[in-house]
Amino acid sequence: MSLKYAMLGFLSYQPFSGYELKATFDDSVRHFWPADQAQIYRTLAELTKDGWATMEVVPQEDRPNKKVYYITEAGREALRGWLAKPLPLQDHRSAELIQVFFAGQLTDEQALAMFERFAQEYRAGLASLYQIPEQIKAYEDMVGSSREAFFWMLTLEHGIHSTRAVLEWLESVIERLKNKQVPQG
Amino acid sequence: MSLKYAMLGFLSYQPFSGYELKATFDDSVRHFWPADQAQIYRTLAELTKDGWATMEVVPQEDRPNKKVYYITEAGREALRGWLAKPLPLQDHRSAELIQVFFAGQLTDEQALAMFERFAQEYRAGLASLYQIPEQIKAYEDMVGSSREAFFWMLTLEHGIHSTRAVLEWLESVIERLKNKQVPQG
DNA sequence: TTTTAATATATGATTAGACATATATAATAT
DNA sequence: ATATTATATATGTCTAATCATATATTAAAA
Repeated sequence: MSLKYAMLGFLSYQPFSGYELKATFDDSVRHFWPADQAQIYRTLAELTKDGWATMEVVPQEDRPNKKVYYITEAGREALRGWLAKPLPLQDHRSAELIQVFFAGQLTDEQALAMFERFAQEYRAGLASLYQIPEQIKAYEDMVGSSREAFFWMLTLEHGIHSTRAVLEWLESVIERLKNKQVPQG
Repeated sequence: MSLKYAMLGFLSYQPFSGYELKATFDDSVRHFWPADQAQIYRTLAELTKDGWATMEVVPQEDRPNKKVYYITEAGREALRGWLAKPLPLQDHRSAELIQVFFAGQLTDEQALAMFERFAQEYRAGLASLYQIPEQIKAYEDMVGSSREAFFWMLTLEHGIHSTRAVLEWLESVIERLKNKQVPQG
């Protein structure tokens, strides 16, 4: 239930409607925690039921009314507790690596195409990470905490470092394929 | 449904029972695709229903009988098709990075403890990756293909490279925390 | 003027995966 | 003798997440 705590995290900065939360996820943590719109609304209902948030309907003239959610003191405690607590060991799944694992069944040409596709995707991913600092600056002004912004930047650093590492690996694989250094039998 | 294709991949090497497949997953692709025992048995049933595998009961004297699954020609085609086909863009979730993103709410001491925990886990993960080449050698003898083994090794390289990159990042974060280089407000 | 886009919330259905548990056989260890 | 471990398969239940779709309002664009 990390989504619950991620949502509490944002609500600890300021109140949000579901629609605003979705947009906020999309331009901050999307690269390591994409959030589904339907799930956000359902989880807001859960947070309210848990007593971790309260809801207020805000009438708007120029737009449809919205439901704004406020974190409660119990919510803040739950968040702090979760942040300080060790996570159960997570495991990551990668369908790409399954394709790599069995790529011996492809021709060298097909394998090369596969790795070049991956490299292209990772380069695009890296490029999109480079856009994030601007968004962080905007949120920093909003939240007014350079400490918070520091840790946001760390998640970006993580993304850049690990993406670069994967890209270097991909490029070395591509090299080996091009140089016919891959066993045929 | 990557699990289905991963299972087809192993079945393309040789027939397996569900129990044997589970063991094989555990010492080959576990680090990027952990497989649940129950799911393996259910997916074997699906593969059979799809016409991608057939089943034969093998009586054993010294052990309980087993159901051995054989890939069909249709299964091989499905596997080759999937391997050559671009995957829909995958997204990775990381609860750890959610904790990092909101770690500004912790004290420096708590944050330091968190990052040192992560570093410990990644070091342990790296150590376990170093054990894999032996297993790969064993399977290489079984499958008798240095080409297959080459691609298995690539997934290991990937794990080592990206884990090292994350570890370097973690160590730089730990440094900054120890040197009081993290903004307080 | 009609359509499209943005804002806003909600529900129904499905799936992949996780977790618990049940059952059974045979070998081994205490 | 008894308990544990390894081998072997199976089912029930739950949850997180996905996908499709529905509804409604207002502004902007065609």
